[in-house]
Amino acid sequence: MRAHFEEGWQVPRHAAIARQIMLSGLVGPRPLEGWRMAAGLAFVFSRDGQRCWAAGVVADRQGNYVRQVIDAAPVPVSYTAGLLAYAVGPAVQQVLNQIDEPPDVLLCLGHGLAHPRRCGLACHIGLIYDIPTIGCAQRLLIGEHKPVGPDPGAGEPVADNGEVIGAALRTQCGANPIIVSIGHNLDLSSAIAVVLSSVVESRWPEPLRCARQLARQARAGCEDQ
DNA sequence: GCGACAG
DNA sequence: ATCTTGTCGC
Repeated sequence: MRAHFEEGWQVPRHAAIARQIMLSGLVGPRPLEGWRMAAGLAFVFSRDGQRCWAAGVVADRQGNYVRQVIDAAPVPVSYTAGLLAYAVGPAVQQVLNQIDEPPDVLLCLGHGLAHPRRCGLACHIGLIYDIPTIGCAQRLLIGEHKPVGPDPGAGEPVADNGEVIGAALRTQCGANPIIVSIGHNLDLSSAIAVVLSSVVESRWPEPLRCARQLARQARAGCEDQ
């Protein structure tokens, strides 16, 4: 599967878009059987957007962290909506390459299938490493959904032109829903189950919240951003 | 005026 | 940390 990424992340916009369209056909939804280790992957940008800090954490089902990796890399292609993967790709890969034992499922910041070309960051990562991935985003990039009920666990499908591409999921009382979509190698109901079982007291699944915090700390430790 | 299109 | 309002840009 890595064959499709040999050109790396620094490719022209049209090439990245073409690659996303091709990759979207490779995304495999399927039930996730039992899982033990869940990981979170998050990142932050420098103020000028030219550098990216990424962090990955692996946790067992009880929430004990067994691995933490933080790294930084230049941004090869400045972020634009729809091409997040190409901005964070190098930093993210540096992090994931240091995690020897792949987790059973990876929660990624950003979208998976809920993407204009059905190929968000979580899909890229799932395909590269051939692991189940879930996209968790703060807000919609494409599609729409009905209002979500107030209780934690309530959700509504996110649809684009009648196609269900994800779910808006209430994870906490009083917090806006997060947008969950599959990345690769699992189905939407499995993804929702993993997210809900990983939420403790934040709007975000715990590994994701932890990873984002680490990435922000790493950025804060650098004098010039 | 109207929308802000993932981070 | 999140939400909401305001502001900026198109």
